[in-house]
Amino acid sequence: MPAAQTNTSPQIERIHALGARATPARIAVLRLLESAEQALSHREIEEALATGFDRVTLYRVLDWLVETGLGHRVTDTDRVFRFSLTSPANAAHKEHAHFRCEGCGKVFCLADIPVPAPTLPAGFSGKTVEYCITGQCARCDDKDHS
Amino acid sequence: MPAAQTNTSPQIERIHALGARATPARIAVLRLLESAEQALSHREIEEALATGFDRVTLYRVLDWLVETGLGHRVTDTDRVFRFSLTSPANAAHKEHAHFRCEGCGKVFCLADIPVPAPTLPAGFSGKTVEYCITGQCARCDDKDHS
DNA sequence: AGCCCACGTGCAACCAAGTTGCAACAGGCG
DNA sequence: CGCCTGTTGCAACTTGGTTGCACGTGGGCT
Repeated sequence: MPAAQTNTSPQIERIHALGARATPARIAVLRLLESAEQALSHREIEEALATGFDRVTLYRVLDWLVETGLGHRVTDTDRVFRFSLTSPANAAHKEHAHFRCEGCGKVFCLADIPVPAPTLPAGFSGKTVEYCITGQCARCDDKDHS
Repeated sequence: MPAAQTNTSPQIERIHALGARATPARIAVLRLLESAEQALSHREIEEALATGFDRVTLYRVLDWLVETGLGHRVTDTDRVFRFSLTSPANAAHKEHAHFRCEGCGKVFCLADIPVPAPTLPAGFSGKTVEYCITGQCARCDDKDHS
């Protein structure tokens, strides 16, 4: 018979692989972000996980995600940080574009669109590139046409 | 002999052309941003204009700049808004890339680098594009090599 | 030149997102 | 099974930005 499988899940393994502790908060956030198709803000995560984790704990889990390279942080135009996981399949995190919808406020990761590499002035060395398009997403655009 | 020319300056004319009042705060901000070669944050503006304008007044002047189309607001990765003028020469504001230096924290407008137009998924309609590179600017890069 | 009033300003209080310090707690290795 | 160290929860704080309201003034009108 299958034993209680709480002590082994893909999330826990992933956390252990980093030599970190698999705590409820980390597992929950990881699980949530894996199933999210857009970058989530701290607020959104807090609401989705109505499990009573402390605000600060979530902030720290999210910081930890970014530190370990598991996650990725973008600053939204409305002054909030949004978090998403680096694609779980390929460890090498390829930079990708983001699309922010003015209608529903959601932020989509446009994995298909490669971020164009910039040619910088002499002396400047680039490290990371943010490429964010703002407009209407398919659903909201559709709604407007009705 | 030239009379006191306080009652007519390029800034004042520009403000009047919009049907707005030419107040000291607006003139000062406009003048400052015109001479700035990078996007400035509210804080930077406040410090540059040690003239004792109220925090709120500056926020409102900046909002007004954006509203009237005179200015342009970008959200920096450190959660602060930065403001720059839409190029005074050509009314049509051409989108341009930004470069944020991790060393000195300054944000440069890379007018030379055209923002690559993205190809969006079906149904998505883009409006504005933000393209921001983070790294080391020429000066800070130089300092590192010493 | 002076008047008037809508548009701007200053102040104070407020808000939301994020950070810090510290004591209590609990994964997971021995 | 117990300990040690990495996490958590709480509370207080910081920073950047916003709001409401009374007062002040730019500038068109006379």
